[in-house]
Amino acid sequence: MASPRATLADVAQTAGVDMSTASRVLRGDVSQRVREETRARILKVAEDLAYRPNSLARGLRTARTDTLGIVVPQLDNPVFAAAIRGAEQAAAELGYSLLISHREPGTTATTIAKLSQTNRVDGLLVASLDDDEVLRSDLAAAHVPFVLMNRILPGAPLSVVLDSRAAARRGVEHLVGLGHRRVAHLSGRAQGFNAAQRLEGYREGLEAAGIAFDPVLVATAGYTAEGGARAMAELLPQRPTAVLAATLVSAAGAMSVLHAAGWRIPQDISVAGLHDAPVARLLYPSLTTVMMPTEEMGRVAASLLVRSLAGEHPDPVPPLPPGDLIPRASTGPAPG
Amino acid sequence: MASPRATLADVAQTAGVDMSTASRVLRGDVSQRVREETRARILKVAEDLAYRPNSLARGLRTARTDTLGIVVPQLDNPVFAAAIRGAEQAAAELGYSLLISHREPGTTATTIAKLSQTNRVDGLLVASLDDDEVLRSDLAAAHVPFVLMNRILPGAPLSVVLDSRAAARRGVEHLVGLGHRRVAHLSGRAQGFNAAQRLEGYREGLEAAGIAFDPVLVATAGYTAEGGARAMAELLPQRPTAVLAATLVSAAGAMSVLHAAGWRIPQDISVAGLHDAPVARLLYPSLTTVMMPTEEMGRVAASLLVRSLAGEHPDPVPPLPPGDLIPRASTGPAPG
DNA sequence: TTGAAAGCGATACCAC
DNA sequence: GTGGTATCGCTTTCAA
Repeated sequence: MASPRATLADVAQTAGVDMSTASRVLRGDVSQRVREETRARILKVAEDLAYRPNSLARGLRTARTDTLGIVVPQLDNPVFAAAIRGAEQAAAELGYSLLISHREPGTTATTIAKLSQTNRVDGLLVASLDDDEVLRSDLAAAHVPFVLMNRILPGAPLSVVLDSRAAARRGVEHLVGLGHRRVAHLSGRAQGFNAAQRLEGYREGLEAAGIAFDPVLVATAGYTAEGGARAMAELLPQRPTAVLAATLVSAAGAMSVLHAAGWRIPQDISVAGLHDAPVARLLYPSLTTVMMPTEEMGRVAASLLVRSLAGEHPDPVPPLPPGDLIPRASTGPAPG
Repeated sequence: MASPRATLADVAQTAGVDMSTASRVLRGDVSQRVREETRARILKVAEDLAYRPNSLARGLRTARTDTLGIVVPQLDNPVFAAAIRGAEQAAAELGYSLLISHREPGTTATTIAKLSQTNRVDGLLVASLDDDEVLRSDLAAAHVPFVLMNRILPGAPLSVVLDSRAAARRGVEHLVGLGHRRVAHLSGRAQGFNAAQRLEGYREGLEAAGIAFDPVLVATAGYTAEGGARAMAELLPQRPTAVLAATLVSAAGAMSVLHAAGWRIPQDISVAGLHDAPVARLLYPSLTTVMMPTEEMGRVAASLLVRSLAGEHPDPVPPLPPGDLIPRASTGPAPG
């Protein structure tokens, strides 16, 4: 079945050299000189035998795997999918592979443990929606360096976050610029780091426009369509003319309620969401969004991790600023 | 930094036994008897030292990793995300871990090669949108057993597919049952296996209802919103009263064109799509879909792979039958 | 019931 | 420049 894979010993023997020489050549070791002719012969033989180093043996010997693990709570979430793409790209450029691990809620500790305690990865990129305490204890068991993505954790030195505050503010500015004064906000998880940031950005945006913050225009939607719908329904009596949702999904939930209630978008109410993803254009009407550098987040996190694996102690990176606001059909001038 | 991980030798020494004995106990080897007291002592020490076997060393010795690789073209695609969940679950139950790998178009061969040729995985689950020839040559380089998901490849014995034909037929039956006679179809890739199946199911559904198949009511949409929009625009002059899209995304694209053209859904035209995913409920109006057992596909593929790793030669599995049709707001009685 | 020892396939240090 | 060889941590005969 599986053709007997050629080993380094095979290559060495066929080329008539010692294993150590073959190893030097194939590894591209430049610190030691090898005669050109010998090198060529070894490379040729390796090629002929389709030699591939056994990464287990190499890892056992070198105590490194040149592999980073990335742990995300969900795969079919554009934010994490983008972060993975970015991380993969940066890792590849830095000579690392990326091992993706998808961690069902509850499998929490297990995944981190499996990856880090069994010598499969040199370090971890971690995205998590868990509470601080849970996450902290999970990470305590990680015996490799790690970088958090999309959140902070007091005490954890390395993390890469998006500037949600600035993004929310940008969204509000857009709405205010269209003449809206009664701007509602569908916020994220009550406790979440990003939710708090977005709420703050929302307030800032209002205040910069001289509009007083009014708590009755804020409702907690979480990160589901149902939550968005519930929160929007709750806010209808307040007669907002615009609403900024913390996510695309809660925006979609909100829009379904608005449709059902007979509110026209954007004639009666404008809707904007944070983060951009293909689904924004699938919604009806297509959703105005603020782009977030999620892929960049993955890239930065990966390079931070690689640097710390190299023994550096990188400075904390500031929150990544949001991208452009993409105006689509869901926002328009304030009515009246 | 990383606390010096305890090795088997440490455990053995601390427990005052030989490595081989410790190995037998910790591996749960039942073929050899170990005195109860000794076993307890070893387990206690291992616990105290937080011993974790080094999977590299073990894999090097046993020539197995108890890990399956899964290769998908995209992560933020509900179909593949679900397949991954299913595969992960089945793998776990069978004592295997799952390594997810996301393969950008172009990185094709590389990913399969990396995973399979470097002894990281015992076998591969492969989903691919590549052409037969490309995929075939990529797989030829895989030195491990593999199972294809969501497509067939002539010559590749093990693959798990969904019964797209039956699903399309079910969708058409729903529309016909609502009185529609001019039912259009937005098909997938011109060449694809699934696209052909769905087209066939569409024809079958029509013919079973005594409606003649009319090629002018079929347009190729591919798997993007733009494709769906283009195809729908093309079909508008044919005045269909219902349309079955091959995917959720093409359905969404179609709906945007219908909205723009002023066609009311479902009053003027009904829209249904194949596959079910949360996004179906985010669309406006919410989309009627036929559920597909994508998670089950992952489960079946994983267990098939494990069986073939065990030396079995599992029979080919028939296409997995579709789930229920979920009626939502996008379909209704035929107009007139 | 337990111990001793030979590798798995690579790397890296030290000779020559 | 090239070759020898100990070693990474574990599993697995074979003895005792």
